[in-house]
Amino acid sequence: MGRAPCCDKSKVKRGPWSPEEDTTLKNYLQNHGTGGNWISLPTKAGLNRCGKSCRLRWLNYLRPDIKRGGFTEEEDNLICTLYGTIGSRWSVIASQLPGRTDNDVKNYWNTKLKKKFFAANNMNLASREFPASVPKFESGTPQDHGTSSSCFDGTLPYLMDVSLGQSFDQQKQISQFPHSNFLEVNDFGTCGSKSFTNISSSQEASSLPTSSILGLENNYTLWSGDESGALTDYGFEPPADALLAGYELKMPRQSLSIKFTN
DNA sequence: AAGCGTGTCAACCGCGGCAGT
DNA sequence: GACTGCCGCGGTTGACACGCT
Repeated sequence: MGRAPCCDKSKVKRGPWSPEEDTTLKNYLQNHGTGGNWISLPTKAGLNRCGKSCRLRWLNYLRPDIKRGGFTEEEDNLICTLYGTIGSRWSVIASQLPGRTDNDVKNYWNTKLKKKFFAANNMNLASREFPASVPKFESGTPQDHGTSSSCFDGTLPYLMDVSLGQSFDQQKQISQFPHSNFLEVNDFGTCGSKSFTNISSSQEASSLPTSSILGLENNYTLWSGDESGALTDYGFEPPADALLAGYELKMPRQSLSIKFTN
């Protein structure tokens, strides 16, 4: 059975928002908030719009803290770095750019930055071959290299979701990687609406869900297992015991934390 | 001036995830 | 566990602006 539409599209206005609609929505949200329900909001606010459309308009355009246009060189670099690391997870990337929306970042990437990024690095867009000038981390600690890259300022407090299913043998006990530092338990709190479950180093990996969150402490970066082909360009090397176990994730050795979502 | 191509960006669409029942 | 409804996300579209011929 297909999903029912969120509203009757024949009865709601579509297309560009008028200044009056903007004012109505803005005033309503500033006075009442969303009330936890975008679908019913347009009716309450007196707008003949779909709830989704209202949400999008507010989040991408009307919110008071939004920065428009004029991406800085630092922002460019951060977007490139994050895109190279986590791919097109625009909401995650945008969360690292105060005042920027995922839509904004996505548009900026698709229209300008993509060409700039790939052209500057002589990359083939169709391939997953990474350029030589993306951040490199030599051997050593994150602290040693956090500010060493021109394209990475060393402060990336983000988490990323990685699909461990293919490269991580979930039947193995975590304690089978005794020499690796990445099996520490640390509290990341929450990321967006997702909650995380701390694990202990003795917890059996097989008991954990497939969807996982890996994070690096010390504001460092990390990499998803399914992008391992590009990892060597970052100078990442896997812990030897993880390699032996067939675990493809390569990363700097220090204070990497692992968390799993439900 | 007109036509065309390209760039920009707001908005839409459909899906996955999640919570509630 | 199945179903339903909503949210949030990434991909895509389309209107408009602008520059070039």
